[in-house]
Amino acid sequence: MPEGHSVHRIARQFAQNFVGHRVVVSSPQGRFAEGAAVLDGRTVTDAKAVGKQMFLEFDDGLWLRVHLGLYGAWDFAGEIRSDPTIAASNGRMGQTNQRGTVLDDDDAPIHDADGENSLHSIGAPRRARVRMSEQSSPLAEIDERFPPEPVGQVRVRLLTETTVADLRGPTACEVIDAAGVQAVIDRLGPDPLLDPSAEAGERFVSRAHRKGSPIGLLLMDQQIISGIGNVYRAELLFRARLDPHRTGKTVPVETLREIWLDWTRLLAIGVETGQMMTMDDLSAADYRLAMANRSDRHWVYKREGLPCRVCGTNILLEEMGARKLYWCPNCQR
DNA sequence: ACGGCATGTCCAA
DNA sequence: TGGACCTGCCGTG
Repeated sequence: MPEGHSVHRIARQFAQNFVGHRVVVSSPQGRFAEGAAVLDGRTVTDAKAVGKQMFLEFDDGLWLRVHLGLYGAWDFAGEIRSDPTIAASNGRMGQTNQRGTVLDDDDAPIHDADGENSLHSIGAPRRARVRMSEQSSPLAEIDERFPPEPVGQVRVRLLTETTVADLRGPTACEVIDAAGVQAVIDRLGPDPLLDPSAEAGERFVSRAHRKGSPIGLLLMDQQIISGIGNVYRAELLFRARLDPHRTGKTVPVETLREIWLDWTRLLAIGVETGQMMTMDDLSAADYRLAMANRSDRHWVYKREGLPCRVCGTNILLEEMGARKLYWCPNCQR
């Protein structure tokens, strides 16, 4: 369920732990057997994210393009050097976790990040996979062998001497050349982390301002602006106090510029913390509370029927773009 | 055990 | 515009 921030974090993990390393590439599940054979034994030379797309470059200008879709996830294990620019994170990135040890996304309680069971301590031995279903001896639960057996439907496994990354459930996973990468990027709207310039912002503003469709749809349109998903859409609209039904044309360009700047801010927070914190103007105490508790992190997302945090009006839920849209009919108009 | 649901996207009608 | 698809979690029984 990754929006742009997760994908940038994943790209940084690859930059930190895979770029410059030769990799053994396999497809334990088999559905990427051909691609794996093409990439096997090559060295990873670059890793980058644009919106929700990630690109890994290998020798000879070959690129692996991955889009996680709704369910995709990367699992990292082994020795993992944390990116110095982001909060420590190993384990699963993308999907939420089921083991209580994952640091990336919203369902992960923040205290796990420094908890005794966390997987992230840099370079230290860490607990490998735990099979919850098997009643094996406590010893068997601590499996220090490397690499660990693939668990579940692993589409791609990338293995260095010390680190392994498993990909499951992606909506896209393919080998393309540099021109193919460029073609994908050309179709995407600006990503403020890739290009935070005013020019990039103006590209979003002019594209959106030309459209007769609702701003609630435009923010989800990856050709207009990239990286925003259903959570950030709802929250950005609330933060701008903007009615989701207003068409692009009728939204003042100053408001569109503010949305661009706000997305720049929220994306940076998301990449740093690994969580979709959209209430950033909080006291230190409230902020800590919000980080620890998912339900305290958002203004409107998943709060239908609850009183608006600002005006007390009931938050509404409706379908827009075949997705659930949450908004406050009083604040946003 | 089972069904609904999810932070996404594409395609056929 | 509705369904298909990718996978796993969480509530309900």
